[in-house]
Amino acid sequence: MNRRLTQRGRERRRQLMDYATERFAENGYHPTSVAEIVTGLGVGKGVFYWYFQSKEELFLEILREAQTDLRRAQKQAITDVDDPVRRIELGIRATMAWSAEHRDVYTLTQFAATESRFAPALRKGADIAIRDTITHVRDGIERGLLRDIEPEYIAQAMLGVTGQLVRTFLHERGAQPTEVADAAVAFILEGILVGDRTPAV
Amino acid sequence: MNRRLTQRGRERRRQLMDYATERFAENGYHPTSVAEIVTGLGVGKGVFYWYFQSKEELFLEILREAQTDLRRAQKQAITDVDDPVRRIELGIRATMAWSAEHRDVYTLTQFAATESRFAPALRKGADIAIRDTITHVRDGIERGLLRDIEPEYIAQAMLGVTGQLVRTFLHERGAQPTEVADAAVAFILEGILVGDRTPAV
DNA sequence: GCGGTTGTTGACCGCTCGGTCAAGTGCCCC
DNA sequence: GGGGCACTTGACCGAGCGGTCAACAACCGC
Repeated sequence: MNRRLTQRGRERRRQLMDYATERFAENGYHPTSVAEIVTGLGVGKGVFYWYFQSKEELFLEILREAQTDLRRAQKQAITDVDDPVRRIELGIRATMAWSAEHRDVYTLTQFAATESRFAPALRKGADIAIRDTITHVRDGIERGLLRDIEPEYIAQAMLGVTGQLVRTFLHERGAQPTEVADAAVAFILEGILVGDRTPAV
Repeated sequence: MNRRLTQRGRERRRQLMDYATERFAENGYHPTSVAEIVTGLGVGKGVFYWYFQSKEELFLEILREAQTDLRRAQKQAITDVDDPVRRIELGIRATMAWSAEHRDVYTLTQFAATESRFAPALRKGADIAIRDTITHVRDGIERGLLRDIEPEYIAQAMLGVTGQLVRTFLHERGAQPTEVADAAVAFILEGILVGDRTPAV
């Protein structure tokens, strides 16, 4: 669907994506009908199909946009930082901040992961994020900053912690992103066992 | 739906739940029709509605059963163990083992979390699991075994790690539960930073 | 102010969905 | 062996779905 859009057209398209995101997140993808979206916006059904080939395509478009945007935020957060541990930390903080701002979209990615029709679209983005993280972890291990554990385990575990804390504390309870990020970083870096560390070097 | 069931009836009900679980996990809850379930089993549609009031009730029943079963497994794993750290570890291992055996059901709980109609049903079970874990964590802190961090952060973070590793390594790649559990436990207890610990006491 | 493109309308279509039910079958207990 | 309950059948229903389209409105560049 590559239509030439005027300013007005681009605005309408945005409006459709934003409202659909909200409805999908609130009510679920399948239970939300195209009719519900267009009547909620007070427009005819044809408008929807002027901008999107299908309901499914709209959903994929929302996913795509979300992934690019998050990745952009993460990249921006770690430019000019050399220390891999610090890069990991900043990546987590950026993710937290972004997730706090895009609650609905985040919910949709969770749903997408559970439906085989949408999962592949997510995978590509997630794989990239994981690969990035693995690079930092590997770097950290080589520099003797991180324990020598299979980097992918670490990367996935960090993703899991971040995601869970986002869901529970940011979205369900509306906690402060910085606060939650502090907790995530502390947990990830230090674990839960007591005992002072004797830093290497 | 509390019907008096004969042996035959109980078997049929099981069959319906098992097959539905498989289809829901494979194809998604909404895209799987009741017609698909009954024809897949080679029975008439009335059979379905003899055992379940609705498609939704069947789904909730699957969820309910899963939660009770997982909780049973967890409880059984930690009986007669006093050390809270060890209890946490065994709980994680039990979850891993259970999740490896119930791949499909696990997928469904993930979906249920994304739909507001089903989320409440999950919450009850999840809250109990969290509360249990918090108890162990608090115990561990009091005994000076664990760092003094807000217990709920810790509990949720552990849940996140476990869930993510289950999804990626157990379900997507078919890794060994014990191996994945080892990684999870190591990560959770020690974090990722290098440096020997000076154990308390 | 005209021509063409972009944007919009909403009745309509075919289809599938979840769910019902009157009729029948098999099985168990007395 | 028969009465009654557990179980099964599948045609059928109304509703709502995603998607189409002919007709029309608004806007823009010339």
